[in-house]
Formats: sequence, C-alpha cells, structure tokens
Amino acid sequence: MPAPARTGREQIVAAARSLLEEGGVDAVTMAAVADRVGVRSPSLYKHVRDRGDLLAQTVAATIDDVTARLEALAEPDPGRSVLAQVEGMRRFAQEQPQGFRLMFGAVPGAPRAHPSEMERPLRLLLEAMAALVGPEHALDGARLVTAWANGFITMELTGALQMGGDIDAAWEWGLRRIVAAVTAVG
Amino acid sequence: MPAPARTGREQIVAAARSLLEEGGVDAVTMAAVADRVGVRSPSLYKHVRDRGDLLAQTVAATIDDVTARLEALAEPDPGRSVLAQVEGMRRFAQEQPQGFRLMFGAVPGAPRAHPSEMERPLRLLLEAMAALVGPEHALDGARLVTAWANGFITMELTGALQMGGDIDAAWEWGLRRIVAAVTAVG
DNA sequence: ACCTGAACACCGTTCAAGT
DNA sequence: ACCTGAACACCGTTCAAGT
Repeated sequence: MPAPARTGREQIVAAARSLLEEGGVDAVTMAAVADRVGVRSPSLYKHVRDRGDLLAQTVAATIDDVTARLEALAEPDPGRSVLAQVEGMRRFAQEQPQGFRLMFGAVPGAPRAHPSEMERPLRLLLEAMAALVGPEHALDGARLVTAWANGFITMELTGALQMGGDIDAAWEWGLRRIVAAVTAVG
Repeated sequence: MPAPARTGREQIVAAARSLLEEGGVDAVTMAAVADRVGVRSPSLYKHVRDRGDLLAQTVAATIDDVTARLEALAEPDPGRSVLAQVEGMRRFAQEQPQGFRLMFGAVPGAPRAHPSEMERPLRLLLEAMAALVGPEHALDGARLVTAWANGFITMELTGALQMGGDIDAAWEWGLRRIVAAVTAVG
C-alpha cells in the first residue's frame, strides 16, 4: 500500500529558504530541513537529488521571487524605470541578504544560477536602458549599473568597506553619478 | 623532553591558501591542511585556535598580499594611479579568485576581514582619488570605483552575468565611464 | 612543548525494511 | 510510493598519553 506523501518539493525548498535567511547557507542542513517539514532526513532524497540540488532549487526560487518583485516595479519612463529596478534590487537584497548572495554565486561550493536564469530579473533594466541610451549601448550600460549596484550591495551587506556616515546618501550619490555616466554616452 | 615543532603558523596558513585556490573553501579541511604540512589534524590546534581562526588568518595573509601588490603599482600621476590600482585589483582577483572572494566576505559562514583591514589595500586608491577630485569627494569616489570594480570582478569570476563578447573591452569601457563620472564632480 | 591515536558529535548519503 | 532506522564515510574538535 503506497504511503501518502507527507511533504513535497515546494515545501522543502521553502524550508530551505527560511533556514538560509535565519542562519546562512551552513544552516541549510538536510536534518534541519527535514525537521522543519516534519520528516526524517533520508526522506528528502525522494524529493530532491541531494543537498546541491536543493540549494540550486533554492537559488531558482529566489530568482523567481526577485524577478516578480522587479516586474511589479516597471515604469513607463525609462529613466525612472532604471532607478526603480536598481532600488528594487537593493531592497530585495536587504530583505533576503543570504538568498541574494547565493543568487549571485557569492557562495563557493554552492551552485550558482545559470547565466540564462540570471538574465530574467535583468530584463526590464535592459529594456529601460535600451530606451534610454539606444540599443547599441544598452548591454554595456546595464552591465555598468548592475556591476556597481551588486558591488555596493555586497559591500553593504558584508561591511567590507567601512561605510562611514550616511550609507543611504552614499548610495544615492553613486546611483546618480552612475546613471549620468551611462546616459552621457556619445 | 619537549618535542620539536614540526610545523608552524606560517606554513599552515600557506597550505590553507594553496588548498583554497585549488578546491575552494570547502577543500580547506583540517585533515587536508595537516596532511600538507606533514602532521596529524589534532596537532594544528597547537598553532591555530580552530578552523575559523585559520580561515581568518588566510584572509589576513591575502590582504597583506594584495596590499603589497598594489603598493608596487603606485604612480605619481593621480589619474594613472587610479587606473593602475583598479587594474591591479582585477589582476589579483584573476590570480587568486578564491582568496579574493574570501577577502570580500563573499563566503557566508566564513570570517570576513575587519573593515579596518580592508582599508589598507585601498589606501593608495583613496590618495590618488583625493589628488584627482579633492579630499571632500575622495571617499565617495573611491567607493564608487571600488563598488563597480568589485561587482564587475565578482560577476566575471562567477559568470553571474552572461558576458557576451569581449569581456576585456567591457571592462575598459566601464572603467573609462566610471572614472569620467567621478572626475566630473562639480 | 608539540605530536599522536582514540573518541565524540555532527553531517550527507545509502539502503533494506516497513506501511 | 513514500517513510524510517541503521549504517557508512567524513568532518571538526577534545583529550589523555606519548616523547
């Protein structure tokens, strides 16, 4: 007689995501995940291949999340849209710092998202950039903005750069300069 | 009769650094480090407090390394010096990608460098920036450049952004725009 | 004063046995 | 068809015992 499933892939990934934010990637233990979904750790292997697969699915779910979040921030005006997308990235990183780091492959040993997956959350930024500086410079511009934002956010999250004074002001100052640098293409 | 030391702190950290570059932070096992210095793993605890301490010392040694490297690249002209420092950062990251990521605290669970430690390799960049845009905007400028460079390098290392086409050209393009954005302070 | 083997708790993973 | 306990290899760490 078949035993009814007491958990599932979706619930397991959700448990992994919450454990990730609570205690970092090291806290995403097969035992901890199993405990949270009310099952013993060997049972997890009926739903995910192994821990690497579970972390990969955690990253994928995080990418889905940030993509939906950024799509909700779309604006008609391309200049405002660029700002909204970048601000949205930072807000997401502040809400889910561990997921953000995992997403950007900042975790050695952990699986990183496929490049094609990482393009999805950047689609709207790329489109707004194309409308702003023309299609021939859109990719370079999106890269410049993304690199700066990712670097700033990462440094903010880890405190790598001693951010003396008003960190929000530093962000604003940098963002304005960056956008100016991109739009001054000629 | 005292037993002569068969290894030491310095040799242990060096072994950890080479293991780090060879296989990532997960490969820096107490057993692997011990094996490389010709000793059993319990003996390591006579020279380092624990694995976290060992990783912290690995980070410190990496910071010493990059600092010395960047100091050797100092130039009298501030504009050229800024470029030299940023190029030096990227070259170091390409030579020691795992050490670079560990340094910037990109490894959750692993210890990150104290903010004061991370200022040392950025000293020359800050000085050149002060000469270039004046002391009142030097910090903002250095942050902007560092954030962009760190973001670009991280994305380059992890392949997070699909870097189609010539990646060196993208780097050059971005660097020129960034420096222009900073020097256009007014 | 440092090194070692033995031991412990913990982790990921496998598998035969249960329902 | 999924769940479980038992088992295995591996890891970090401690400690009494060696020299």
